[in-house]
Amino acid sequence: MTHSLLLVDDEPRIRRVLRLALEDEGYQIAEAANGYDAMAALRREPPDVVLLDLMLPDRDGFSVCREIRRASDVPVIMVTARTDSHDVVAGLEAGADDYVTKPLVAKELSARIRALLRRVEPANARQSEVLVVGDLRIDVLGYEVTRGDTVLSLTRTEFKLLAELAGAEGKVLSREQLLSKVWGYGYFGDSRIVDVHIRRLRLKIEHDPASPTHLVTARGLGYRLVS
Amino acid sequence: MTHSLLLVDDEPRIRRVLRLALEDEGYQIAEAANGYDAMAALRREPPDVVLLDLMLPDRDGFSVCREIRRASDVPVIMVTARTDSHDVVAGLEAGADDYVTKPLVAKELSARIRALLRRVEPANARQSEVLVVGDLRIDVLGYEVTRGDTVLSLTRTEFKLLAELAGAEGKVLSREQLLSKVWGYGYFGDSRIVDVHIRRLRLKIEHDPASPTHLVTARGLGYRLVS
DNA sequence: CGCGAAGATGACGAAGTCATGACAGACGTC
DNA sequence: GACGTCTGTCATGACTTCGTCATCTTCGCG
Repeated sequence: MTHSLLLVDDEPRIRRVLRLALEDEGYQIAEAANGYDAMAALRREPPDVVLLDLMLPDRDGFSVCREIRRASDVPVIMVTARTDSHDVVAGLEAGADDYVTKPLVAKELSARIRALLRRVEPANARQSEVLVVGDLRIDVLGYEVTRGDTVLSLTRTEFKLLAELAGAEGKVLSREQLLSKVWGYGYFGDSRIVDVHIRRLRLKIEHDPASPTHLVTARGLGYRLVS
Repeated sequence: MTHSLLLVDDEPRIRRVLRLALEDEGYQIAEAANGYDAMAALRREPPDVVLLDLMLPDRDGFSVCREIRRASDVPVIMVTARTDSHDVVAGLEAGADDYVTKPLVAKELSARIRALLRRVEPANARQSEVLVVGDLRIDVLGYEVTRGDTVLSLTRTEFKLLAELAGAEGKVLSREQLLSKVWGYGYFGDSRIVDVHIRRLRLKIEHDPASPTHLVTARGLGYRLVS
């Protein structure tokens, strides 16, 4: 399987070098020249790994990293010219997974990306299973939910919402968490949108949508899915 | 929570330096001087992270790493003097999660350990986050309190209050402590609000709310939760 | 016993929180 | 381009929860 990287660096020359080297290794590359574009690209098309330069024209790489972390678990590797140990610590504390310094060897960077993906992948692979909650079978890859042998036809949003809740195994997820997971963290609309889709979901999966037994409201907190 | 590290290096002096530095950071340290001992220690008492030197008296660090990987998913950080990029790649390909070179800065190593644990931990933490006090089961993530198989429906504030008291294991918590933990530091209202919520909580969790047996008043001090 | 201080209790209004149905625009399909 | 579906927004109303207050009870102590 081919992985996608998001390359964040303001130097077109560096981007080109890295792009060529990493494409050679079989990665798909997206680029961003500043922090703002990076966040936009991240929302539009979440990559498997982010390579983040520390010095960006519009803002600090640390703060970009923290902003990424606030909404997402995507692996981040800091790629920078600053070799100072304090910067390494600051970068890792900001939520980065690794910190490598330029000038860098493409093979090494690639090996570090692989090591990181090896560690992260299993967590994502868990999502490719079939989740079972109560009498619902949720086939994440097949985008299909069945009860007994009737197939429930959910829309894309409803399905993602259900899958996220099912993946959390009874944990309460806040509207904000659901927004960022289902809608992407670039979404700035009303968080009440979650309520509406919860309702639509209830109409399809609850026996009595008026008094839900599976898709339960945690007042003041969010929602959770229980058996 | 405190984490345990396994330090594998043949140089007693280096082990001592690392041990001191890492104990300072709050880690529990076990040591091994060669590959054989390392595997034995690993089986006997699996650590949270392995720090592995490349040059060991009995065998190559790469092969030790591969053997570790065959048996376990424990995070491995290669700590070595060999800075050559080929070694880095070889180390990571052998299954290591990170590769740092001596001489190293303790703070940086510690930050890398933390970054790695941050990535690995969630998978292990999937297990229960459940407090038990007497006959009450408090599911912290699910925001649910059960007695036997009846679910007690607590409000958000009641739940937080109960969770704080339960987390303190029978210790008395003052109104001020509870205010800051449950209501947040920004709250400047009357501390009597605690009384009121304690009462509401008692109505829900005590068998006889008029003479509480679990949620006990410590007159002049605060409240505590006992089994 | 009698006192004062601390806590318990019940009531209330205000604010917060959700469920629900309707609607219009976006989107995709044919 | 017409149709139906999906999506996000909104207004409404019911219901919860919260913080405050006034009053009553209990406790500890002289």
